[in-house]
Amino acid sequence: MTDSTWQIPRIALAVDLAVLTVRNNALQILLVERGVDPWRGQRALPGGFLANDQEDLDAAAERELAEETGLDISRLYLEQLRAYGAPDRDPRSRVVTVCYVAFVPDLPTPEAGGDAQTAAWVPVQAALDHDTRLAFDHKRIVADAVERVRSKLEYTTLATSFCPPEFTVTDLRQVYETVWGETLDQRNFHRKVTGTAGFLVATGEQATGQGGRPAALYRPGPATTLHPAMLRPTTSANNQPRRIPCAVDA
Amino acid sequence: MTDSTWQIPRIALAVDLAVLTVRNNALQILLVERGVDPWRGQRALPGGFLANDQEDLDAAAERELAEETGLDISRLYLEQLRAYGAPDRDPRSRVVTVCYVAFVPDLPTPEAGGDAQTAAWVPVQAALDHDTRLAFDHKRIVADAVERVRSKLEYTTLATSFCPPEFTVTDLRQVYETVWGETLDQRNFHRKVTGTAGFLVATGEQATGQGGRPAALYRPGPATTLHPAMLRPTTSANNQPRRIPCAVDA
DNA sequence: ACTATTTACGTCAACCTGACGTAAATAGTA
DNA sequence: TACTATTTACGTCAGGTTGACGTAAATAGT
Repeated sequence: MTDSTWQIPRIALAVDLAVLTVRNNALQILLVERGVDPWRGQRALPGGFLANDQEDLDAAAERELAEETGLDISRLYLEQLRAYGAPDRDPRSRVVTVCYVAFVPDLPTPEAGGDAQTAAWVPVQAALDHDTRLAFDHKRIVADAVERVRSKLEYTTLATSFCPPEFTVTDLRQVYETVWGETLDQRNFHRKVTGTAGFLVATGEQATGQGGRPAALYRPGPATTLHPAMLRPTTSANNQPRRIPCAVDA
Repeated sequence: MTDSTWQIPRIALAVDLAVLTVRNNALQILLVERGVDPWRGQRALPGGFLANDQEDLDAAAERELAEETGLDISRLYLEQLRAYGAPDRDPRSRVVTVCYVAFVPDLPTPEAGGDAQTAAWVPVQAALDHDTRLAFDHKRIVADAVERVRSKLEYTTLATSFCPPEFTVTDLRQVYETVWGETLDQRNFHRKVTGTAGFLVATGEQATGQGGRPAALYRPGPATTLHPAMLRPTTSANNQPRRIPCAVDA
């Protein structure tokens, strides 16, 4: 296969971000409006090419996050989602993108980025709507990111990443309900999260109530994984009867 | 940040494979011996650069798998693991690699690849041993792949990917025991897998016994996910008390 | 036949979950 | 002050799942 004239192909590498938050009772994702072709004027995930050929991927993700969103880097969770490399995903030239997912609390309107385009929170339901168009293959990436966060809430404590530093059990439950799009029984949820060692640490303080019994305030505990997991109620999305002999995930 | 002279950096993109199987009562991974510098003579994951600047990532993974291992492409599971892009992971130049994990049954010795180096199955325990040296950051990739397969067995039916087309409950249990490195109670395992709808489909045939009651033969069923999951017994690896404020997974 | 071995199925207590009842503690209002 | 609506915290109970372990069924070897 390698004849003497073959050279290693060099391609453009981008880093894109799926920044998720819970705002106004909805799971929202940060999208920017593209100022240049292709897809000028269309919404896209924040991101960009490596700054130079020595930049680390994780560092590039953090840089883009700071540049394009101006979000506080300290109060967030960031992990790699996966790489997307279909040959025709960018009409200009071959671009492979390494995507990251970030979970951020509902901060006081980060909105406009320090870079170029205007950033805006968009409910994922709207972003994934059949009529909505996103640049490149970003719609599929959004779908993957949403599925990632939904399953992460099942077996990790990362729901606290969407909460303020101190929060009530009801705050946490609303994060779960919003991300999953399901209503949960308050009593069973309370029993589960307060009964899981290391999930929550009571501050001793109480939330200033809006009427009703005051709620205890908690901070995130040391646990990162849930045992046993907290499973979504109607797991209709799972148990898919599809079978993939040779998978190369679709 | 983007001055007028800035150009999109173009980097070399590799695709590496973590091909896992269960052989001789051990989880083994396919490694090749490098014939060229850097790391000449050291063991490494099979893989290589994109064939051209238009090759799809998944297609490249399948091509490398066929080229370097000669494995039957049909009876396997292949999914992307993640991208690795530390700036110094290749001393020659910047190389970002997109890694894939493959689960293959214990085939009759695929061994030598059609390409260059000699391929060999290596128990992951040996590959991850402190004294073992692997090329590049491949040791870390192997560790990630092993953790991926271990957790995949918990909530999917992919253990059947390691089995021959028809297998017994004991075959399947030995896959779990080997991958997890734990012994499981035969009776509880039998109850669990036969009681999970869609996991196994009885062929009606019986295994030709080596003494002892003959075992029923099964084929993989239509289910892909397990509900509820089959959790590892000693979940010591989980519940790690480590806490990552800003994670960018380590 | 008899034994060792392996598979298949059963029992039981402990635990977890889902469904739902209820008391405790507040804000608002008469 | 008393009453009500609201919200949080805690309890009950049946059903399902798991872990530990007992036992019968079906084979190969002696």
